[in-house]
Order: sequence, then C-alpha cells, then structure tokens
Amino acid sequence: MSRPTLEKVAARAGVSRATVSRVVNGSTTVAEHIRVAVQRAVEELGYVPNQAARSLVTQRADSIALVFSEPPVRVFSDDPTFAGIIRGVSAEADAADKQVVLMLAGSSRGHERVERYTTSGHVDGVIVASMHGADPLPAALARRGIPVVCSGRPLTGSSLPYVDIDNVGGAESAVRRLLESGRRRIATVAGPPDMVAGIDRLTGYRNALRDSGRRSIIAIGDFTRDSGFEGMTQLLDDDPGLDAVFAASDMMALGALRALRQAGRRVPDDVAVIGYDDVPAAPYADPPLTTIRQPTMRMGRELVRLLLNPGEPSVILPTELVVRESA
Amino acid sequence: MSRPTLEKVAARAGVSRATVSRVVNGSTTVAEHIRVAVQRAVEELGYVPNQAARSLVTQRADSIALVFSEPPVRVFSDDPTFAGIIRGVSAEADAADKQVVLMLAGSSRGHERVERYTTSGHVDGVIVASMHGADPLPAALARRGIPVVCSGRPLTGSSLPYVDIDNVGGAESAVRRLLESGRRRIATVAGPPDMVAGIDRLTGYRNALRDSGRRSIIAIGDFTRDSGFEGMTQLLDDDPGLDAVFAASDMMALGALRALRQAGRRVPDDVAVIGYDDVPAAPYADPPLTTIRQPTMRMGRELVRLLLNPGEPSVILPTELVVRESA
DNA sequence: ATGCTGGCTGAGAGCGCTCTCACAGGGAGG
DNA sequence: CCTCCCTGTGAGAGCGCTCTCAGCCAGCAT
Repeated sequence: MSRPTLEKVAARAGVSRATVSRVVNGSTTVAEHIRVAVQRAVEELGYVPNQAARSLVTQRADSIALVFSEPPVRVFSDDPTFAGIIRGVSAEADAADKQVVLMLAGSSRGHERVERYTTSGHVDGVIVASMHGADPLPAALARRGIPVVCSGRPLTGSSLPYVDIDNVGGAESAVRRLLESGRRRIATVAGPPDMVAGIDRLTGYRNALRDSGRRSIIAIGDFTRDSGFEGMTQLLDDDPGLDAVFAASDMMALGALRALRQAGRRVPDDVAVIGYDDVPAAPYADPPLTTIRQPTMRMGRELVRLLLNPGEPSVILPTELVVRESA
Repeated sequence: MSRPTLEKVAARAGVSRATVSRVVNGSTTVAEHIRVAVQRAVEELGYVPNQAARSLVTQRADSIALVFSEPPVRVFSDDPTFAGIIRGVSAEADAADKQVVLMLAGSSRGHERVERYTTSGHVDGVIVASMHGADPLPAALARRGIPVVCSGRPLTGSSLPYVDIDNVGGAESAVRRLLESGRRRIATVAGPPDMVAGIDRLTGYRNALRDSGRRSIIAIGDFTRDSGFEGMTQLLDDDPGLDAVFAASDMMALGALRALRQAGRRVPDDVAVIGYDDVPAAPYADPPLTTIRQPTMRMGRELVRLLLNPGEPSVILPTELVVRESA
C-alpha cells in the first residue's frame, strides 16, 4: 500500500500525467469536465504530491525555516517575545502558502545541523531569531546563498536585512515616564552587554537621563529574575536614596521588586519600578508591573514579508508603555 | 552560482558519481586515496547533498516532525513541559541522526497543513504533543500510514503508542503528603475534564482520598492562574474549614495562593498548598511552592525511541514530589 | 478546399541522487 | 597456465514530478 503517484491518478482519470499535474497545481487551461474527473480521482486515491520530487524539479521547497539560535530554555521561558514572533511568522507564512519549520540551534552542534539542513534545499529562506547580536549563523547562511532575515539588529556589522523593535525608544519612554512623575534618582538594571536588547535599552536609559541632566546609576544583569534581585540589591547599596528603577526585562523587574520589598521599600511610593517585555506574570506582580510592550506578532509578520521580498529595507517597530501600578 | 552537484564533485575528483555517493554516505568499500581525493573535492566546492533528490530515491526524509496540537500561547507559556519535551526529542533525534521539525497545529487550518506536510514525504514519522486527549490528528495521520507516537495518553481509544507521565501517581503522592502532614479537609482545583492531565490528576486525588476515608471537595479550573484564583475562592466559599488544597497545575496554585492571601489565610499554617508541574516561578512564589516535577526531557527521549522502534510498548514515566514551603 | 489561429492535451526530457549490476584487475588455488 | 573469487569502480536505470514543446481538433477567414 504505497502512496499513489501522479501516474496512478492519471490512469484512473484516463488522462496524462501532465494534465493531472495541471489540475493539482491549479492551472486554468484545463477543460472543466476533465478537471472534475481528475479531482475525483485525486480524492478517491487520497493522492498527495511527493514534495521531494516536486522540489527536485522546481528547485523550491515552499517552506521557510525559523531558527532560534538560543538554548531552548530561553525560548520557552515566560518571555512572550518568541511566542509572538512565532505566531506572526506562522500567520504570514500561511498567507503566502509557505510552511514554517522551527529549528533550535542552541549548541554549536546545532549550528552545524541547521546549516546543513537549510543548505540542502529543505527551505527557501531562513529567519534567524537570535538575541545574541554577534551570532555568526546568519552571515554563514547568507554566504551560502540562502536568503536570510534577522530578528533583531545583527551586531556583526553585516548588512543583512532585519526587523527589530525600537529598544532605544522603548527604554527612553520608560525613563521619561519616571522623570515626568517627578522621580529624581533613577537607576537601571541593564541587560547583558552582548545582546542587542541589553545594549540598546541601556542606550535609551542614558539618552533620556542625559536630556534631563540627571546622573545614571547602573547595575548589570542578564535578564533573569535572580540577576534582577542581585542588581537591585547592589543598586540599593550604591545609592540608598534612589527613588526609581528601570529594569531592562520584566523578569529582572520581578527580582527587583523582591529585593525592594526585602529592603523595606514600598513600590511605587518609595521606589517606582518599570520593566520591559510585558510578560504574562507582569499584571500579577505585587504591585502590578508598569512595563514596555512590544509588537511581537507584527514583528513575525514583517520578518516573513522581508524574507519574501528581497531588497526591502529593514524595519524598526515601535513600542508601547503599559501603565499599571508599579510606576 | 548554483549549488554543486554530485556530478561536479565527481568530475573534479576524477571519479564517477557512484563513488562520490559512496564516500558521502560513508561506504567502506572505497580505496583510501580515492576517499581522500573525493573529500577534498567536496570541501573545495562546498558540496551539500540535495535532500530532495536523495529523499526521492530513498523514500526516507531522515527527519521527524514534532507537532504541537495546541495554540502557541500554551506551548510558550511558563509551562516547562513543552520545553523539556523539545529538548529531549532534540537530543535523542540528534543521536539517531534525524532532523527535528517543529510544527504548530493550533487551528483546524493548522491540522490540515500538518497533515499535508507530513503525508507529502517530508518526514519519516510524527510525534504529536497534544494536551487534549481527544485530538483527532494522531489517528488521522496513522490512517495515512505515517508512524505516529503520542505524547500523553490519547483519549480516543486508539491503540497508538504513547509516552505519558504518571499523572495519577503524581496527584496521589501530592495528596498523600497532605494526608501525612495531618491535614483533614483536602480540596482540589482540578484541571479541565477534556484533557488527560486534568482527568488523571483528579483521579489521583480521588484515589488518595478514598483510601483515607476523607470526602472530596472539588472545583474545576482550566490550568490558568485566573481559574486557580476563582476555583480557590469558590472552594473557600463551599468549605471555609478546609486546611489543604491540591491544585492540578502550578499556575492554578499561584492563583490559589493569591485567593488564600486575600481571604486572610496563612500558607502553610492555615492551608497547605501543593501544585503540579514545577514551573520556573514555583520557587519564587510566596511561600515557595511545593509541587510535582515531571521528567519531561526523558519523555522527549522516549518519544523518539518509540517512534524509531515500532512495536515497543507505551511508556509511563514516574513523577517526583518537590517539597518547598507551601506544604 | 486550404490555411491559420487558438485552446487543450500528451509525450518526453530531465531535476540530483541511490543502488543494482556488470566488469576490470589481481591474488589464490587447481 | 587457466579458472575462480573477491575487491573496488563505473554505467545506467529510475525515484515522482514539472514544464517545454509538439500535436490535435475545432472554428474562422481566405
């Protein structure tokens, strides 16, 4: 009981292979009664085109890879960024009738696997969703002649097209809110300096402070809750008089909240807190977290659009301040 | 600058196509000096086999699909189950030299897409990770003649092989701990009755209570934090004297904790709480959550093993009680 | 009647690979 | 010396599909 081939369908419908192919691929130059007959034969046999054979001749795979160049732990944390991107990519790819293949390239072994897979003709293009801006994977694929689009501005100085979210602007608007509500000593728990999001959000913090003439008070974290706790503790130590903090991720903000509570500070009365990402847990924090939300789903859609329309310029999407109670 | 073919490599190395094929596929019957020459030619040209052509003749794709038959929101929530499964599947597939293709089949449209993709020869087998036990997808694929393994016992009465985690046993051990610590009125916020995990964990709760002669106090949730809050509120209303609660998911436990606090109950002094899943946020809850941990990564590995070795019996993996402070 | 379109259909090549089979060459055995 | 086998290599078919091109049969103008 092997899968039926075009040949079988043709025989059953009493036409040639070519005609069945035409029907299956929606050509208009087929007489109505023949089209109907072929379609019935297809149904009856449960015919599904062999994609390998099709790809072999068309040189297309009609699918795109979405590669997460991160350990799975990060991808499936409560960071909603990835989920949004995936949904956006799926939606847009669906509309363009392309399959999406998700791949995890956490390890260096994974990189190699992904490179082999994508260069062996499985996909027509690759979206690399990497948080580490200096990831060598996108450039490596591009060198192989595969269309590549990056999610997040690449740090490698390559000229690959990318879609990013306005991290600088988002951070600026967070700090501006703190400024406008009268806060005087505004600290930040920054993200890691090897990730674009970490770098850019710190830049935004600095920009906003510079304009106001205030001095910056900085601790470095790695986006995790624990590092937020430690960063906040250190900040409190450095400047006990601070009255606001901008955490470069919600998880760090959650950690900061804990440190603040432990130090006997009330939020937002004594210290205002703003996070970044708008994770699902943010509205449930104590107090509910004011944060920066990103259009992740739209990011996914733009990624696909760019991949499918080579030559279009890179895109930077705006963010939105979500005001709750922590600031 | 099209991709080099076997033919090109053969020409460069001064041998035939067949010999290059042999070298690429690791055949031993090739003279050493020829093998070296061919390998050099492969390197120099950057040759990567065309997978479509290979699949066409071998009738194999050397890759397996891991299908999440759920909306992406669930998959990428802070439920660590999926992440663990993915890591386990990746690891085991890697060892067997198979590619893993992740697919999301949230919508009915998605189901159709997945069915088309998997039946068109892209993959050698499918792992369906669905939380809804009555999902029609696994059976549909099996009917098409594609090897299928389910993550989680299917509720459809089909005899498909599956790997599940001992939900009944896990729930029993949670309730037993409550019993052993002297709690007298033990309630539960159960999961949805259309998911295996919901059903089985409730069964476990009932089993443990029945043995002890206590009566059951039940609210139904849907595994989300909000439903945990509401379930707990209702439970408190039904039986203000309860002194313990088993929540069928950590998210619901978190919601329950909030409801308990709001009602002025101390945890664990007045009411003990045990959750299920051991989500990343569990140790950070107030108080840190006692919960049931599952061997999700091992689940992933078993899934692949079953897929690659047809005929082996289904597997049920044990759970582990993680004691923190809430019970 | 002949020629010319123009719309549909079929024949056939060929995509890049694997794998069977034939065959060349050399050492062992008769 | 010839035969036999055994190892290593090449020739060639064919996987299932698409797509070009030729061919056929109207229908219309000449």
